[in-house]
Amino acid sequence: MSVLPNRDRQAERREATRREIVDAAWEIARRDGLAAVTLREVAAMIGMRSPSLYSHFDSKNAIYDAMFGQAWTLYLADMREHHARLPEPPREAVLAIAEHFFAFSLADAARYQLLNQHAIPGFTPSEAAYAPSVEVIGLLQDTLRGLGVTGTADVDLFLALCGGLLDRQLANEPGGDRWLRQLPRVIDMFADEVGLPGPSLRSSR
Amino acid sequence: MSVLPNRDRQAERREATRREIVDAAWEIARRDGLAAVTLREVAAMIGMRSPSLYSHFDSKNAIYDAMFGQAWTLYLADMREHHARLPEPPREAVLAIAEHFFAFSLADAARYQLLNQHAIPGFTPSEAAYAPSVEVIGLLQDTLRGLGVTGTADVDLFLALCGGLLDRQLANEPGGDRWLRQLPRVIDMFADEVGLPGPSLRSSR
DNA sequence: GTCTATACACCGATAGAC
DNA sequence: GTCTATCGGTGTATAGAC
Repeated sequence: MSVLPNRDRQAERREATRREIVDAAWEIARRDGLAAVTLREVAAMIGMRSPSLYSHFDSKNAIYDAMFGQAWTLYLADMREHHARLPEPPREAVLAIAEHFFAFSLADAARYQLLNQHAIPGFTPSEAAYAPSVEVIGLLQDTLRGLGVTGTADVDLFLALCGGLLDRQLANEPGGDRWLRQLPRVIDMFADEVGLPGPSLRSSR
Repeated sequence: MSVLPNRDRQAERREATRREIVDAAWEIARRDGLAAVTLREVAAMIGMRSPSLYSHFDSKNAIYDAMFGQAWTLYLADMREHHARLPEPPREAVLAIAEHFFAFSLADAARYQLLNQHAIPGFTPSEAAYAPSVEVIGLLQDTLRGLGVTGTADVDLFLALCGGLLDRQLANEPGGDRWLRQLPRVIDMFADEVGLPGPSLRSSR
């Protein structure tokens, strides 16, 4: 017999079903693309009918919203862990941050589209789902400041440089490295621009 | 009485109808976004029923395809004209090329999404529609080479830098200049990287 | 609360009459 | 070439069984 009151058991079951739904949606998104997710297939995948999903989510966009928040929360956790073991030289550390972001992004193209591009026509993330992504930016800002990168414009620039390479790599040559391999060069340009000390990254790679 | 045979008059009328369709689609895309284009509204806008559109285009994606080709053809023409009057110093010339691309892109966000992002889930441009965009890249490559930028990787980098700023500007703050105003700085970084002579662009702006 | 059955409005696309 | 009618698909709403 459980020591938990019924309320908690029900809430637990409810949360488990919500995650089943979100997991099924991710599976379809990874297999056939983000736009291929349909409520009927999500429901069928977990042995339900599509209207039943409305007991757990207000709309299809609410499912995208949960996926958005979940993925940014995951990246936030990954990032915290990764920032604890950055290389010492600032220039190397900035490259490591960028490479970590690249690895996370390239691991799941559908996820990158949801998080970093506006790939779903009618979808705008809610305040709650947006929160962890704001936290990611804040943490990035703090870490970069600690490395000697001050100023919002510099952080904007860093993200624009990374995104510029990532977008083109994933759009034109997913799985390749034509844009990817320019990352050390770009980080070097950035480090020179903002005045980070240290030798060139490209020479050693 | 026309001197043209009937065949040509019919072809002319047919082409006019095709352009009416494409123009209507652009109007909807500019007003409500690229994804908001529906065959029923396009047809209604020119006094037709939606199935009639299939006499002129094989599918909805074929309309997007025509829009894609038309817009790249327009940019190619703009570009040719603009390249005839570039400033003398290579660094200034590269900035002028980027600024021209920015102006074209910012003038129509829906057009930018169609041309430079993969905003329509099931749509891939045909060989024919893709051709003018290939020509644009070729012309850009030739012009940059004439300015001292050699190597495919350098052209890739130039486009990634421009796209990185443009994507974020249009996605996060359309109409603003938070990312836009970093263009001279970025072009300076690029010019330094590829070894273009001349004084910094930022100091003069 | 959770799920099903049914239905609605809209979409892109097709068939066939004129 | 354009029409009407219709098809299979979608997201979504609601009534009601359990």
